[in-house]
Amino acid sequence: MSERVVPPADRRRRRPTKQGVVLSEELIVSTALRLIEEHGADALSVRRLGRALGADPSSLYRYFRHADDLMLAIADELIGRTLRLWRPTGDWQEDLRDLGLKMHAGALAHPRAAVLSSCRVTGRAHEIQAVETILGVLRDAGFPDGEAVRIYHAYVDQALAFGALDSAAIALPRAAREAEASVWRATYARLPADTHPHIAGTARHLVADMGRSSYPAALDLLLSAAAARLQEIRARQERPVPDRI
Amino acid sequence: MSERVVPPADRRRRRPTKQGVVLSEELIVSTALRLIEEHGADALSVRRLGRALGADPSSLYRYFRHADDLMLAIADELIGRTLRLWRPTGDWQEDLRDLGLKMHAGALAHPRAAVLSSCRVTGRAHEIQAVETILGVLRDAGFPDGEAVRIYHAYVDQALAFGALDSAAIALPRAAREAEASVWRATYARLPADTHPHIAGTARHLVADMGRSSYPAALDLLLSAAAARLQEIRARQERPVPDRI
DNA sequence: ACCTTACGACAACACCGTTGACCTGTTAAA
DNA sequence: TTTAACAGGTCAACGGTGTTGTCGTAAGGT
Repeated sequence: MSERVVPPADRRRRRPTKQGVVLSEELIVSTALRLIEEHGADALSVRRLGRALGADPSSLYRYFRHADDLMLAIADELIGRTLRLWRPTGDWQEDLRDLGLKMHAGALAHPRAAVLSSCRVTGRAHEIQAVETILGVLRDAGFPDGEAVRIYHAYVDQALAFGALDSAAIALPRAAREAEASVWRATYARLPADTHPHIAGTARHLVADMGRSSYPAALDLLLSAAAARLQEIRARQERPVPDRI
Repeated sequence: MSERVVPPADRRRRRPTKQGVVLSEELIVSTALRLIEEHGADALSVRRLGRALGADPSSLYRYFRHADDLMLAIADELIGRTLRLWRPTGDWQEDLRDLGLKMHAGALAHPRAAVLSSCRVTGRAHEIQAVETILGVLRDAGFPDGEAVRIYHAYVDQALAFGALDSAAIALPRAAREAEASVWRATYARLPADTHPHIAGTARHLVADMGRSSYPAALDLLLSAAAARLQEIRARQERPVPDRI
């Protein structure tokens, strides 16, 4: 097969497709995103994408080695869009809070894409930039390297994981989503106190809370734990090894 | 087609399959679980399952309306198994840590089921039992109702979200998974210090840390933040009434 | 002994990702 | 200006997937 995908430098990209479209990596990615937004994540297939582009499905293999490559390109595009919106202030906790909420919001804005890109490491430009930025915020705040990486990892994965989780909930068929919401009212809130005392005792809070995303709460918990850890570290640096034989 | 799936009450389940197996909902679910465990997540397809059972694939549609239904049945079975493994000790933080890790491990053992079930509220017996149990742990620890629900929600969603995230990573085709691992070594660890100082400065930690799941770390952060919150609450309760043991 | 019907088997459908072969127009070099 | 190389399009085919309409048959209930 020699090599199907030609490195971008050697591209000449001349002949338009049979329906007159001139393909390019960018056009393919953006069309894929549009397709996902309009018809859901499972509407994205090589064949459908080809049809949407007015090209033969096999043409896409001139640009991506396989469908997975395409997914990574889509994921990276989303990271870039989110990062471009973010404006850091210098307060590490506030900045990470803001970025986390923006990533989460970005995922919710593209529910279908978020679900399939959440678990991938792309190693592409935008992702690298994001890693560098977040690590910088943590190290500048004073976290030692090992701790910074540990917290970075938990922070990013939590944002991705909740993004995917809440996206999946949003992407459910409308009927299913309403059914879920009513389960808390109709089933949980009506359990008798003698068999389920804790549910019955907190029913009011459950109905109010379970309809919303818990990401903001989880994010705050994570950041406050990190802040506590940072204070510990600073204290130890100032008063090195108090009493230890 | 009238209705393909017959309600369990009306089942007669007599004729064995051509290869002599007598099908049942339980047999199908357990065989599916075995198949996942033995040959990986992508080994589970209706056709393969049929082959493993010695039955025609279409026969399975007498028991489940579609493949999703089967996944949910598997997921429900998993909730039950996880709860049955858990042995609370009375130390709320340790108990929630243990349960969280067990839920996460359960999800990883059955990636496809975890992905599908993570965002759904079933309102079924096992789920209700889990809600009641976790809320009980938090209230007994001393969290007021509103706080208990807030933390319960973040805790459960975190377990589900990370379970789904890490499951999705595991469910990737083998080649893609290995590619991901090597990205940290081959791409990130080789970025020059002048353009990416923070990545270069922590490369050693990144390579070591990013290959693992960050759920244990994220769980610990959440629980320690909750513990800090609880101390605050207790302190506030004790101050208005100074002498109180 | 007879209906009824649960349920297994079969064949077919529409889709999927992917590949090898072929062809064609552009482009860089001679 | 001619020409050879080749990027990049199309086509056909392979083996996989979930799902359904149809039919036959054996096991119940009466």
